[in-house]
Amino acid sequence: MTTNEQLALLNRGAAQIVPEEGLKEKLELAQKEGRQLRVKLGVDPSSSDLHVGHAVVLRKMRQFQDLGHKVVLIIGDFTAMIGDPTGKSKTRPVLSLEETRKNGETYVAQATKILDASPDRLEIRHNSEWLEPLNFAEIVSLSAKYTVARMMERDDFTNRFRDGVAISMHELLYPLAQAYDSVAIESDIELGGTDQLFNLLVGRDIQREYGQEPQIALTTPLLEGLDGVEKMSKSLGNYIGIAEDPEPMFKKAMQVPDDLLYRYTELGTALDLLKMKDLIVKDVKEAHRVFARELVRIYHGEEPIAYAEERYDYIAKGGIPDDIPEQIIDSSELENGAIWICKLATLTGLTASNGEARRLIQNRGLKLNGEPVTDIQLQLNLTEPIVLQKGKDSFVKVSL
RNA sequence: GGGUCGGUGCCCGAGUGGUUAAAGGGGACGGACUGUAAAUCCGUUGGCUACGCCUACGAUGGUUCAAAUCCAUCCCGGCCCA
Repeated sequence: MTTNEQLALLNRGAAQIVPEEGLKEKLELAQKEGRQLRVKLGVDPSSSDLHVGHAVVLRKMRQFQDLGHKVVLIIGDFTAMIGDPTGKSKTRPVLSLEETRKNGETYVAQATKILDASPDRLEIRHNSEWLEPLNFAEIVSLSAKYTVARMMERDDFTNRFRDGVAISMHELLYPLAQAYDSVAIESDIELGGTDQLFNLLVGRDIQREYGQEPQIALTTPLLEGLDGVEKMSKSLGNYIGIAEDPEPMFKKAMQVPDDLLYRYTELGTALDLLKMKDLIVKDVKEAHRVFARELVRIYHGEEPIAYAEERYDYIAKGGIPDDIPEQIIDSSELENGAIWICKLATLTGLTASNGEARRLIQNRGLKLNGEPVTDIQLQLNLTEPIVLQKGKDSFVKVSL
């Protein structure tokens, strides 16, 4: 593959490449010297489950691997204790080194569904390795290489400062720590979401300060979540996890807002985009199915697709799924051989309180064996297993 | 260290002695509609088998018949001064 072809590939789905020309130079240099480029991705192990949004950048990393380069995955176990201030309107809670370690392991396990895990192509490092041993003098010297004014160029800091929201000193250290990672592993290219551009660029400056050739920054777009508004994130609950089972994955894929279907296809799959564009215009529902099948294929393979789709259709028609979580109720919960419906709903975790269950019934949102419950006082004896349902897709099977 | 302003429910934000479980918005959860999409409309949104009781407006104490609202101390944050 010529460097121009490589460039075209890498450019697809990339948001920004800074500096534009630099990537080509790096690629040519690597080819000429016959060496691998070191492609860095910093991972924030503040949560562990990966979703389709993370997959965007990971897929891009995979492309570099397929071109023969080496991906250096940095588990930010140390930086997670600082907490990336990017896009935050307030200071983040601090995590312990232990928590971040554990999350990091899960991360790697999931990331290698996308990345090539062979040792020649993947290097995994933890940044506590070099950040923890730094002493105060070294931190001072690192901090001296960047100015407050430049740090404050960031929108999030500017906004917080202007709005009078607290900015702790350690947060200013975050970009520096991340930049120092680039120095430590001598990265040629660093990838990240578009929100990471600032951090990636600080890396360039700091590498230069340490006498290294600055890395190229390549950003990928942030994928919006299922709500179509916020970026995909676990804490907002608007995500499709890459480790999710085929059925929920298929279902969520079908729930991607129409407006975002093209974008999900572009960033999350390798499907033909022209065909997809066409299909969206002609038959959006079918387009959703094509996307959903492909997503399941990517993470689970061919085999479970048909079943996932079948189940989806069955439940869409109001069917009760057969793999719903089952709960055993202790007979000590019964009074005079029966239990109050609201109490039962709360006991199973379907509702948070009896009051919520009560309201749910008033709004006709609670079903018993597929039929709406109308009597708030309903008592059940549970001699037979029953299925409780909240709304359209929360089910629980209950028995004694 | 001094001065000053502020901390309200999931979030934002009204409220400055009783009529406040706390306006309004957002979000969330139900329902109607539909394609388990979007938009729209309706309902709900502290707990308790409940026209009542309990818990709640940074924390703790206090004033009062009565406090989110007043006072004291403390904690946290902003701004100004040093």
